[in-house]
Amino acid sequence: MPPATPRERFQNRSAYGPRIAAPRANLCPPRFEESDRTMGISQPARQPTLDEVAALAGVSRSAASRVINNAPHVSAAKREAVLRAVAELGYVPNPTARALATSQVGSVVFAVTNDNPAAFGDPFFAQVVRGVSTELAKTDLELMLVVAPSPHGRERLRRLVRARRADGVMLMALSGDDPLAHLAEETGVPVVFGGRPLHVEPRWYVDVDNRAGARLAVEHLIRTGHRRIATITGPLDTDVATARHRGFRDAMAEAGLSADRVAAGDFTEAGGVAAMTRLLDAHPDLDAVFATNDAMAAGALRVLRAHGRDVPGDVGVVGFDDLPAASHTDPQLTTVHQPIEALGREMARMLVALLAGERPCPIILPARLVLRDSVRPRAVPAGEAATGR
Amino acid sequence: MPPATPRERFQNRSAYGPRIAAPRANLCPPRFEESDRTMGISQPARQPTLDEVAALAGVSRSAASRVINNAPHVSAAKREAVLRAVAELGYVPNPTARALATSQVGSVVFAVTNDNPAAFGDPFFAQVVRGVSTELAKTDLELMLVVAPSPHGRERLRRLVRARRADGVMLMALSGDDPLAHLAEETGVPVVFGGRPLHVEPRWYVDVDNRAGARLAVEHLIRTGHRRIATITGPLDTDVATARHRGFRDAMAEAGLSADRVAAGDFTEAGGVAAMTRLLDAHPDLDAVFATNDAMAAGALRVLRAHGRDVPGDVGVVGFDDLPAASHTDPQLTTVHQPIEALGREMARMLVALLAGERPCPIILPARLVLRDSVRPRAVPAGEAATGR
DNA sequence: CACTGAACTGGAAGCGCTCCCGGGAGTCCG
DNA sequence: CGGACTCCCGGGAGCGCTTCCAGTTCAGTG
Repeated sequence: MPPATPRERFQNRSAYGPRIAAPRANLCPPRFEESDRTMGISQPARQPTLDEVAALAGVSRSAASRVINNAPHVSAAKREAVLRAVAELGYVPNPTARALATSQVGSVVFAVTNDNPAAFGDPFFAQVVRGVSTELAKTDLELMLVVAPSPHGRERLRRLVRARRADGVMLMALSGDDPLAHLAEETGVPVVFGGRPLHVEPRWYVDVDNRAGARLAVEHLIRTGHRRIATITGPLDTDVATARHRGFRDAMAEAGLSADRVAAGDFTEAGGVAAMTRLLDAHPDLDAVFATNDAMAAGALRVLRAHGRDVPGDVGVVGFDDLPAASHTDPQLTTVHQPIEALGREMARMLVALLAGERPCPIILPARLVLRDSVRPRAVPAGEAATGR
Repeated sequence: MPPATPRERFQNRSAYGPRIAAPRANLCPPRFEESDRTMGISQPARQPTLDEVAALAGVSRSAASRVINNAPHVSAAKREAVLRAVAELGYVPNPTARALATSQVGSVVFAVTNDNPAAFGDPFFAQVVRGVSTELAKTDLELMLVVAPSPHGRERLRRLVRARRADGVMLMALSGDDPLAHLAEETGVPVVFGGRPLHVEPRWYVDVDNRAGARLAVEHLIRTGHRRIATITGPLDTDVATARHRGFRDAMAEAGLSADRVAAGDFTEAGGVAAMTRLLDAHPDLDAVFATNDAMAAGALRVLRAHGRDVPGDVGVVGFDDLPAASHTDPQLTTVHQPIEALGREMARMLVALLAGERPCPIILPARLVLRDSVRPRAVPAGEAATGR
């Protein structure tokens, strides 16, 4: 039995056991016109090395390295020669070798530990990643996306960063008790959070001002003459949900209104349906609903219509997130816009800064209200100004 | 001016120019209770090396390496000793060093070159990636997701694989003239396609049997008594769209029906709306529509309702894809199910096989019809059997 | 014209791991 | 009891790059 080759790692993790000699059964007749060489198989073409570049340019390897890295102390003539050699040979530096020498691998990971079924198909994450990715495109950093919903996946992620396959990590807020929360301390690798875990303030994070955003939403409802305002919360063991709920209470308290028309949801549309149903049941007099995300708002809209309540005529509805879907509801949803892509951008920028040895401050991004059709000014009870606070 | 450090690569790509010394302005007062060491900054903790493991276990580095890699020719006693040392030191092999020695980096890339705005938030891709990712979890391969919609992004992808930052590539079908189509020949890295580019048969691909799937859909319409069947095609410069259109014509021809109620769409809902509008205009007598994807089917549904045509009473509608959204339409959409996750799984398996030196065959996955509510059997013209082909 | 310092230059030592290879120990058989 | 295997084992040569350091060159000065 031949010694285990690294190739073998692809087949079965423990190299020993009955091994089937490759190539084996699932073998396709090669097409006559093509060779393995041209098809990305067998010995991949050997790339030229820095030594060869140096030799061709007639300089030392050190000098060649310096020009490749744009370092000083190289005469114009040699730089020129090296550049020519590079072009001629089609030289591409080997990132692995470079990583070994510098102990920096040149890539960062963005991890989604969400266990919702949409996984990373979630339009929210998609937008965050887009932000991350455009920001990273300005650097030489490569992005690895890791989706690690299961405990097994998390373990995999932890191993990945422990093994230093990434120079830094971006993590979307996890529940406060998630073991991953201490990745930074544990591995000594910079970690930037998107959002904050509940009860834990990470050293570096980018978050949206959920509390102020929620307040904006509710103040708008109040300003437009709504008084019996209900809210559908998210799962209150998350920071997002509590912050938004706090914003709701802030605004209600300041206006001297009762903040006890509350139903708990779970940030899903189905949860919104259930919560709205309970609200209508318990508080049939409500004249507005602040759903703390768009999905639940959509659910609420459906329930309200089913119960014959006109939106915005009878009941005003405000959501939160401003996902693309929000403008496809009927009526189009007035909602709080989160700068999601900016969130991603800032996370990436922060991580890059960290990697460059800086100590950036946590960032809290503002949210803003987007007026659409699910709220309409209504008659204000006598004795109050229509636009007063 | 100090020499360019690799760290500098994170800041500005060409190391020279006015450089701001880091740390700089955006500097946060450190919290008193924490040290840099614990926060993943400054010198990351030096990991133990194989040499140290070997020394502690009292064996040679070679022996230690063998037990790490599960290779033979190690006595049980030494294996035991090494394992103990590994545990004690918390040793984790350095993937970079390993990669340099084996010239295999241990990761593969899945690239989305789509330029649609949903980017990779697209639920279709999300499912493919999930399949890829579960399959890859069985190996030691890491997954890099690259979203490269712009020419610039493509260039980046090409550089990435030229520099051998990945051992293999998975590419979703691109338009036939995409320069990326020749990545395999160009770089000598194995490439597996998902779907096929138009007019080009890649050496290795996984595809869904779109033609047969489309045929299934149309045969179902015929079997249920529909005769004046229209179709909304995708952009006919893609293989998917042409294959599905061919399936439509196959079925129609076999049944001796006219296949000229055709409108071109673009696989978006808006496109479906436009196409359906045109169809109703040109062929007001149609009694069924085969929309070649679900998004367009949803658009068609809306238009039909707006024109007072009852679905399925007046017009039967069949879609293609069976995305989650398909069961949220009203009425729920009868559609052709694509095994999307399996597509991802098979792509990953194929790539792994390639990497292990095998030569797998291209795979074509079957599609199947999912019966829901948008088609209902209707009266069959006199002289024809209701269930006849 | 000797002298100083700054700008270059190339040799060489790693980075941490894999794997070839030759040697030693143990086993089996004639 | 010696030869021929078979198994183990450790030394050492890389993988391709960065970077320290000592040495060289060459203006510019007094």
